[in-house]
Amino acid sequence: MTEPSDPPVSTPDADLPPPAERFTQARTAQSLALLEDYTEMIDDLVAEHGEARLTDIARRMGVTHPTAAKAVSRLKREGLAVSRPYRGVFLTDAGSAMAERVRVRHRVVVDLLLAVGVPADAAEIDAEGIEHHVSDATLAAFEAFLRTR
Amino acid sequence: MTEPSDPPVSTPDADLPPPAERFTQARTAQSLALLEDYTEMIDDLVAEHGEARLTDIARRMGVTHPTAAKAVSRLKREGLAVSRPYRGVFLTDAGSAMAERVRVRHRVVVDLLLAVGVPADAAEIDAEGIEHHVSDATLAAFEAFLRTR
DNA sequence: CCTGAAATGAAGCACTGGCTACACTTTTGT
DNA sequence: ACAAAAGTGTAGCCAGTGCTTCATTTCAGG
Repeated sequence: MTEPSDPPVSTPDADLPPPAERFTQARTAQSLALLEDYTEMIDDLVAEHGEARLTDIARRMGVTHPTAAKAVSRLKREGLAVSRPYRGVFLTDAGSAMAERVRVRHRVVVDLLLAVGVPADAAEIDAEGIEHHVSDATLAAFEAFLRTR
Repeated sequence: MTEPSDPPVSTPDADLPPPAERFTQARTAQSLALLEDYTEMIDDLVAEHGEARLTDIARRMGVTHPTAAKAVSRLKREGLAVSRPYRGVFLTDAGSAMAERVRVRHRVVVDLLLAVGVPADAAEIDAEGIEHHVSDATLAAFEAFLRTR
């Protein structure tokens, strides 16, 4: 190859504080997002049809049924759901609690977006991605803001 | 491979267009998040030190250097960055443009969070995860809100 | 100049979350 | 009642993103 035409003028700079924590935290939040989405989805389906069937879950999540099955396996492993072979999926108490929290948070996020003037369709779509990164402190602030206006 | 004998071009989700689309969209956004973070990080480092060195990138992102190297590979594959062996990493025009967009969006998101009363530390942390899911429409609404308050 | 430390590269492992393909069970319709 | 359709389970593949370990290159100090 050619010559390093651009000699490193890098300032040695030893003490770079790692803002890394933020990224790490965002990554961790992401790993929870899937579980949250599935619990909410299952909760919805049970409310609508009395049970959550794998194909329904898959269709609503926009994935194939084996993918949904894998996710359900993980939910069961984490103690959030139960199911028997060839039977529907149901949430445990822990799963229901998570679903409820997710539902509340989702609504607050959507309302907040609407309150600051985001169009309804964009609010719905964006909220789906945003909600998983909203901490308790931020959620509380959102609720306070919505109350005082 | 499969054969043309089964061309089910028939819209798979004929009558039930479930909310799947927003999940799909959220997943897509997520796949871009890492690229966006790295381009912004590299842009920062180049601005500060004249070049972005792999170890610096890794430290700031909170990952090990091989992980950062893989990410840089992907950036290069996507035409966002360039680098030569044992040399620093630099952004292409496309990469710089992405970094700039990301930077602006990040600041707007943080400002919006602060404006609705989110504590500064939570705003910084949550923005890191949220920003990747803020669409253009939502970003525009945020800017408008910040202007008119 | 020359050697050793630091930086980079390369290879291999693990886990997640997609997918297809195929096997099996349950449900359904005649 | 039984065959077809639908639903579910299982296996295996791929890509992404993290890790450790080890080889190689660069750079800096003696």
